[in-house]
Amino acid sequence: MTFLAEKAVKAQLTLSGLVKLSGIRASEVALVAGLDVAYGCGMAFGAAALFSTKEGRTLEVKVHPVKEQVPYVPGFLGFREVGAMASAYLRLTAKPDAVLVDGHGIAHPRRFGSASHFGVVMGVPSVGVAKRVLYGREEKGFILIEDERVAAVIGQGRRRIFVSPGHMISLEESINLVKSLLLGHRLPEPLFRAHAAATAAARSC
DNA sequence: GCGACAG
DNA sequence: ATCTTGTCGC
Repeated sequence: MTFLAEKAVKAQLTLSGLVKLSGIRASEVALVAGLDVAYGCGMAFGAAALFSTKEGRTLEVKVHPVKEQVPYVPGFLGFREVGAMASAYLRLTAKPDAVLVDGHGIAHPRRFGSASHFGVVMGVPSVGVAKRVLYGREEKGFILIEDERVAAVIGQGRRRIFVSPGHMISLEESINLVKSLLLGHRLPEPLFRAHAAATAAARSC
C-alpha cells in the first residue's frame, strides 16, 4: 500500500483537534498497559503488557502479529504502529485505565505522535514515552514547541526518556504516572515488558 | 541546498 | 526498528 504523506498530514491535523490534555490522574490509574511493536519476517508484532499499580506487577502480556504494510516515515509513526498495538491491546482480558506508548504524544510537528494517535483512535488515556526527540527544543528539563511545554525529560545521560501526554491526560499527570512506573529499567515497567515480548516474538519467526 | 528525522 | 560480540560503566 502506497503511503501518501499528503493524506496522512490532513488526517493528523483533523485528529489532533480531538486530543484532550486533561482527564485521568496518575493516582487514579489501577491498570496500565505498555504498548510496543517489533518487526520480523514481514510482520509487525504488536505487544501489550498489562500492569497493576496496586500489586506492582505485570498481570499478563499479549503479542499479536499483523502484516507490515506501512513504512516508517518520521512524523507518521502512528500509521505504521497503531494497528499492531491495537491488535494486542484488544486481546488483554481487562481494559486498562491508561496506556503507555513507545513514541511521542503531542511532542510532534502536528501535535499528533503515535501515542496521541492510539489514544484518540482507541478512546483511551495515553502517554508517549520516547528515547529520542522528534520535534521541539530542549530547555530546562522540558521539550518546548513555541514556548509551550509538550514533554518532560526524565532520567540522565543515555538513560533519558521523553514523556509527553498523548490523550485525556495532562503533561504533569503523565510525568507522575511514568515516574511511578520506573522500576529499575530505562523504560517504565509496562513498556519494558511489552518491548521484551514484541522483540522476542519478532526474532523467532 | 543543508541538516534533522519517534520507531 | 533491524543487522550483531564483546566490552566499558553504574
